[in-house]
Amino acid sequence: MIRTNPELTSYVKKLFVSGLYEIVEEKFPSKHRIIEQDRRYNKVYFITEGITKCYISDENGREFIQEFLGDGMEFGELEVFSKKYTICSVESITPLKVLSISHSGFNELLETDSHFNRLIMKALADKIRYKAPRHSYQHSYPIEDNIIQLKKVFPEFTEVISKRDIANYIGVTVRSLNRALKELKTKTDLY
Amino acid sequence: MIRTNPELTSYVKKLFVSGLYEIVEEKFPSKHRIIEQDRRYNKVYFITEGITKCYISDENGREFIQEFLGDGMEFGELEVFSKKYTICSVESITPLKVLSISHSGFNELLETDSHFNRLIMKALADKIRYKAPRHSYQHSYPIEDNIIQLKKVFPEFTEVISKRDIANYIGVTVRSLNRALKELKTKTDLY
DNA sequence: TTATGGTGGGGACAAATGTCCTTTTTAGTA
DNA sequence: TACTAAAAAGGACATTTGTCCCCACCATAA
Repeated sequence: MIRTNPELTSYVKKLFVSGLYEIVEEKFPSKHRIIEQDRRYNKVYFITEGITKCYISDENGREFIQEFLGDGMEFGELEVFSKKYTICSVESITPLKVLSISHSGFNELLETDSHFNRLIMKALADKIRYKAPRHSYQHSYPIEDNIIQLKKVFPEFTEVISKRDIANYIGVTVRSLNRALKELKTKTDLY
Repeated sequence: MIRTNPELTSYVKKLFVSGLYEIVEEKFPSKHRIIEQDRRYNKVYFITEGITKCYISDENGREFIQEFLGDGMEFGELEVFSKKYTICSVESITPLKVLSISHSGFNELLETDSHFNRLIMKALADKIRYKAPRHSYQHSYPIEDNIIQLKKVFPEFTEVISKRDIANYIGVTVRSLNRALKELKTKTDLY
């Protein structure tokens, strides 16, 4: 549920401490919107500590959470390749530490550092791999099954992430989420 | 709705005719399953003619269509980066022509041809960009709105693609799709 | 202390969608 | 031509989910 990329985080940290590139460390408090949908930015971020939510919001104010990003996950990179507006907002859920690098610095690394190039390529591929089954599962199964799935991969999710965010992640209303949670509890209480 | 990538198709064709790489042209009839979910393959494919559907199927036989792939779209590439099983099946909807290349050949190109590298990177980024709003839209809006959206980008979709595939693409049953289509017609007939 | 706003929880009803089944249409083939 | 299988369309009913409320709890600011 909260995605991570240990290999990437350790490599980018190494690049950072080498001092050879213009990589900057930044900190944000929780609930801070680091990038906002439909804008342009000139930086790519790598999370080194904390959790963010990456979400799309529509004209009616509804949010749909794409992913929860944890250690080693990057954001802002898609806009390097297709020079368009951002499609997601990214907001910190906990206090956050990131390493950031400009588009030009990012491009330079991609061209000169083949290991870095490979790691980014793999990170992109993993984002695709991960999204596909998740959305298909959410479409095909009732809310309850989705919660069971979540509990499997991340048992303490209710403590870290608000109900609203969980609902927006599964793609249902908070009401429906509560209903499903209650159902689940009465079912498990039987045993 | 049917994704394409003209830049990539023209570049891969150029590589093919140059004869410098082990790129092979293959043809398939319609309804042929070119790759199957949960298997291993050793090739990357680029579509040069025709349309395929890329879908996930679950244990109950339900299909969820991820994308319709047209000219220039690649598949089988994700497994180069994370050496795991395929997550999708890909099946031709029309007669199909592809150019295929082995994983090792693909890797070699990525390392030696920086233009190719960039095109693949962008193709991956675009797949992510494209998926995000689509799934969020489908979750948040009723079927009818989804159909209206489809008509906008691809007015003749009902002629090319079967009802079942369209339903599996939107993530609803055929019954619901028909209901929505009928509603839409009676509404537009009023004017 | 008293407001106040955010979050969690849930009742009652409405709307959307799924399930199951039947009929019609179409395309292909013996 | 007639037969068959698959696709398209839709009726009737069940289930799921959403919408619109209200209430309780808790932190915090006035």
